[in-house]
Formats: sequence, C-alpha cells, structure tokens
Amino acid sequence: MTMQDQVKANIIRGIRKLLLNSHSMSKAEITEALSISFPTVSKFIQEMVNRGEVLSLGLLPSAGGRRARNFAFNPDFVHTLLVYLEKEETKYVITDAFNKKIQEDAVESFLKQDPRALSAFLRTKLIDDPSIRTIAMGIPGAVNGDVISYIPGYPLYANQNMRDILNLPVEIIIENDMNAAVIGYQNRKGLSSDASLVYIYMGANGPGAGILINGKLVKGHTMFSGEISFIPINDNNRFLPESGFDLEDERFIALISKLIQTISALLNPSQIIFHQSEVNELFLNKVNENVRRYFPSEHLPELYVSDWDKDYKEGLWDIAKSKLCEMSF
Amino acid sequence: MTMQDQVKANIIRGIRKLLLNSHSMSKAEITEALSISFPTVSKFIQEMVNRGEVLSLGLLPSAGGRRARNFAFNPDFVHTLLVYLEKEETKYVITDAFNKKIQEDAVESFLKQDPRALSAFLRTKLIDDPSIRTIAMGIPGAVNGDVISYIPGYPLYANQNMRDILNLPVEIIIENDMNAAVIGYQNRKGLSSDASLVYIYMGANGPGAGILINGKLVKGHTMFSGEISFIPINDNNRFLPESGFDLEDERFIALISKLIQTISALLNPSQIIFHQSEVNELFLNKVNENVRRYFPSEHLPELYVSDWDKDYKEGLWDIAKSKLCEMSF
DNA sequence: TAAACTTATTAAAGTAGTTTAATAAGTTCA
DNA sequence: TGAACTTATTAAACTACTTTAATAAGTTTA
Repeated sequence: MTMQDQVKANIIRGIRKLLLNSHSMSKAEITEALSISFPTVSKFIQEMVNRGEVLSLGLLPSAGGRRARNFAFNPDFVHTLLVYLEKEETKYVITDAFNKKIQEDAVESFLKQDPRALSAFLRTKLIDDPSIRTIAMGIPGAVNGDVISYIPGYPLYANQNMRDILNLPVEIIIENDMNAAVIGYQNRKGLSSDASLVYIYMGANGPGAGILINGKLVKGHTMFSGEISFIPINDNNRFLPESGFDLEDERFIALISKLIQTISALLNPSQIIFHQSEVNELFLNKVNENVRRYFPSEHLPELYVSDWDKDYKEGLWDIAKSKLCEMSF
Repeated sequence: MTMQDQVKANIIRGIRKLLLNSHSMSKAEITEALSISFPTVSKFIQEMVNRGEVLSLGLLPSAGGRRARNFAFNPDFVHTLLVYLEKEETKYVITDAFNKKIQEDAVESFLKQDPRALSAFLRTKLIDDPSIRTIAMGIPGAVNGDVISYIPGYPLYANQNMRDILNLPVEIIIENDMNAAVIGYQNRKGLSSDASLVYIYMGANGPGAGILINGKLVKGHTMFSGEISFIPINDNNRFLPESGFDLEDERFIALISKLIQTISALLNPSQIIFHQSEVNELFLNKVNENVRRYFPSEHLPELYVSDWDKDYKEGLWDIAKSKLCEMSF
C-alpha cells in the first residue's frame, strides 16, 4: 500500500468514523474534526454521496451566514450481522449502520454442531438481506486473527480458521466474548481511547477477564491472557471460590480483594468492572475497604458494576463498526 | 500539524531510524525499506546532507549496473547526554549518534541534593559539548510525562517537573529505570516491536517490574504499575521474600513461582526476564518446573536472565534515539 | 570490444491535498 | 432596505509525493 493510498484510506476512515458516531454533520464540522482541508472533505463527501454511502440532508440553520449543507451516513448502505455463539443458544442481530436492530432472534446453539451448519445458516441470512457486508461473531474462546485457538468444550470449533470454514462472501470478524465486552464498556461509558480497564466475569465455566491496556486488547503471547482462574491465590495455587459465590462470605470477599490487589499492583488500571448479576454495590464496598488495608488507596482502581450482556452486544458492534470504517465499497 | 507536515515528519523519522540503525545505506535501500519513491528519498537525503546531518560516503560496489552512492548518519551531528540518577552516584555518558561513548563518568549522587544542583552540573556539560541536543535521564521513580510523580526517599525530586526545574536549552526526557531496562532488553535482543515482556528486579528497595505489552510500556492510571511488592502472595498480603533471597530455599522458589504464575495468568507475556546478579539458570529451572505443576506449560513464558545494567543503559539510549528521530534541526 | 543488459540517478509529467481568492447565500443593523 | 458582516462553497494557484521516461554508469557476453 503506497503512501498516498494510506492518506486516502485515513481520510475515508476518519469521515466514516465521524458520521457513524453522529446523527449528521456539515463539511465544515468534518474539516475541523479531522484537520484536513475543506476542498478535500468536499471531494470525498461527494464521492460518498455518489455511491449512496452518504445522504445529503438539506440545509442546516444559519450560523450567521450562508447555511451549510448537512450530511449523514446512509443507515441502509451497509447492514451488519452480529452473531453471539453461546453455550445454550446462538443469538444473532442484523443491524443497520447506526446499530439499529433490523432483525433479532435466538436459535439452537451452533457450538455443538459442525461449523458448516453455522455456515449454511449464515448464508441464508446473507441471501435474505444482501445489504449485509460484515459478520462479527463473539465466541467463548481464545481468538487469534481468524483462528479459534482455544475453546474448551467445543472441539468442533477448536483450531478452526473461521474465515476459511465459513467461506462466506462477506467480511468475517471473530472476537472473544470477554474482549468484546471490555471494548463495549469502554465505548458505552465514553472512556478515552487509551483507557486501561479490566473486566472480570466469574462465569459458569470458571472466571475470566477482558484486559484493555493503553486502549489495546491484551491477548497474550499464546492468546491465554485474562485466565485469572490460574492466579495462585488459594492454597491450591488457583483462583477459584471454594466457598461459592456468597457475597456475604468473608472468604469470598477476601478472595476478590486479593484479585483486585493483584491486578492493581501489576497493571494499575483506572477501572475494574464486574458483572451486575454477579456482585452488588455493598459487596464491592466491602471489597474496596478490605483492599485499602493492604494497598495504597490513591492507586486503587474504581470498582464498577456493569451489564455484561449490554457491554458484550455493544462491543461486538463496535468491533464491526471499526471494520466498516476500513472497508472499501 | 497539518496532514502533509505529518507525511513529511514521517519520512524524516523513517530515514533517521534506518540510518541510525545501520552503518550506511543507499537511496535505493531506503526507498525499498520505507515504501516511498526514490525521488522523494533523494530530495530528503539531499536536504539532510546539506545541513550536515547525513554524510555522503562515496560509491558502493556495483550490483551489476551503475554504482550507488552510499550515505550514513553523521555521528557527530548530534550528541546525547544520558544521565543515570542512582542512589549512591550519578552516572553520565555523552554519546554520539551511534551511541559511541565520547565521555563517561560517575559523580556524587544528585538525588540527595536540590535538583538545581543537577541543573548546574548538566549546564556545564552542555557548554563543554555544544553538540548535545538531548538529555535523557533514568530515575528510580514513577514518571508521568515530564513530572516525577513518585520517588520514595528523595523528597526534593518528588512531583517536580524536570523540564521546568532543570530549565535547559535542550530536549529533556525522563523515564523510570525499570521501564528503560525493558525497552533496552527488547532492542538488545532484537525482539519485535509489539513484544509483551515483563522485566523483574528484586532490588534493594523492594522488587519492581517493567512491563511492556503490545510493544508499549504499561505505566498505569496513577503511574503505579509494576509495583509487584503489593501482590498478595504472602500471608501478609504482600510479595516480599521473608526468607531472604536464598536461591536454594524452597520458600523463595515457591514465591517466585507464584509471581510468574500470576503474571502469566493475567498477561501471558512471551518472556519474563530476571537480573543475572539476582537469579541463576538452576534456580529458574526449578521455578519453571514448579510452575508447570499448576499452570499449562504451553502458555508459560520463557524465563531469561539478562544484564540489567546493560539493558538499562541501552534502554535509555533507545528512548533518546526515538526522540532524536522526531526532532527538527 | 561493442552490443545487450543492469542498476542508479535525474528530469518531466501526473496526482492529490492545501492555500488563497472569488463567489454565493445568509444575517445584522443603521 | 441596503451596506457591512458572517459563513459556506467553489475555483484557481500551489505544493509535494509518485510515476514514467530519459540518461548515466556500470557489467556481461558474443
């Protein structure tokens, strides 16, 4: 990719990102936001209008002079198919360019079946809605590029290159569910793009964490990061609540306290987030108080509860949206 | 900074980086390495030669056709003053553009004195060698931009903006010593620019770690990352070897094993590095064997010993070199 | 040893974003 | 209500990197 192709790609990505994150904008606003010249914005917007990607929305109220023309991303220029592969069921959502639901449903879990069954199912969705240009999938396993490198319990998906095996005529993006959730949280809360966050999920199949450092996902050398059940907090050299998830139990409080202390000492993130169905404010207050006895409080992260499902849903969309900004139409 | 200024800065940075990392290069080699056109390289090299930044070194042997002209960065175009602020003494090195030592000495520690004493000292060095354009300082404390945000034991330096208080007519860069060491290690070993490494130092004043994730230093929300003494491995909710640093002692082996297990479970780095004066191969083998009992061995990092002093020295230079590539002359 | 081939460099034409000037379309105020 | 001002858009001149062509300076081979 030559240097001016990169410049061009940068401009298009910038314009798309702005338009996808706001209802509508004028050329002057885009010029200002991207620090590029008005004529350049004008040229690119014209091209985007020509190919139906951007809609010209008429005139904005005057700001003291000639009224500016208003532009918005065409919601139906591209649709996205978001697929959530879960143990009990496979959820999917078809959304427009602004993440507005067009169709939503849950079907039998494909994780227990051959991936080709999933491929066939997705193909029917692509035929029903030819506007779909991207499929983003969330997976309860480790992802390395297009490959599922580790997915306990679902051998049919282990070490599969999903792009190859699904073999569909659209962009395929896969991501680990915890990683998607932490990205979703970051965006839902409007946190900075270089945030450092750790999202903790106790889960039925053992705990896990999604880790974002300097705004980038921490995947690890062998895609094994965030496997907090292997932190040797208990006597058995693991981190697993033998006492169960009893929010009143002192032992459970001590366990989570040590986890937080460990993460804080090593990474010093600004926030640690828990699933709202797993902990409550009272519990976190107790934990917070407990950790302060052993750790300087000015360096402790904020402890928050959040809605994991919402964060996960949003996160997968954010990942798809980033891809959308990169695509060429 | 407008878009084409960025393009220009990118090109200059690219050329400098190449020339500073190789003895000499032809224009064609630079063209190839940077994916920019020959005439553009030619233009920039010409400018750099004109201002004395680059030397024209004559003709290379023929590769089957017309012989190419050979270019190299002028070693004496800029000198750098590297300052290592340590407890017992302050070391400094003046180096040329290829990190060749021009002058080296150790003087009384400035950490116990007012920073203005350091300023006066550095000023004499700048007068002695007017080629010095950058001062890079390594500090046993947390650094946030130009500010020393935390430095136990040296209250005169705490919360000082070093750029302001030193008030010198050159670029000032400060970095934590552990962070510099991990960068130095990365470069000395020629590791990839997105490596994930943890450098562990037991130290006299308590242990610390320099953490590099996806090629970026992890500094933490309040510059408190890597404070591994606060990891609650012992019963007292800390990580401090009560048994002393006895490499034969089972308790010490267990302690380090748990530290490695913790780091691996959370971050899954490719390497964990120890100081060669603190551990030995035999000890690390024992630790490695120990961790494998509780942690999947395919996800364990490689354990290495390295020369901390060399890594630190090299790291501070690498940081200064990066700055040098950004500067305008 | 001269024609054919290779590689490096320079020159000229092409492409794409920026800057500046001109024009269009509003608002404000005497 | 029209002169002065404000903001948006378009047009033209400018700048800078790329591409292609021409030239320079070697090597190889019949």
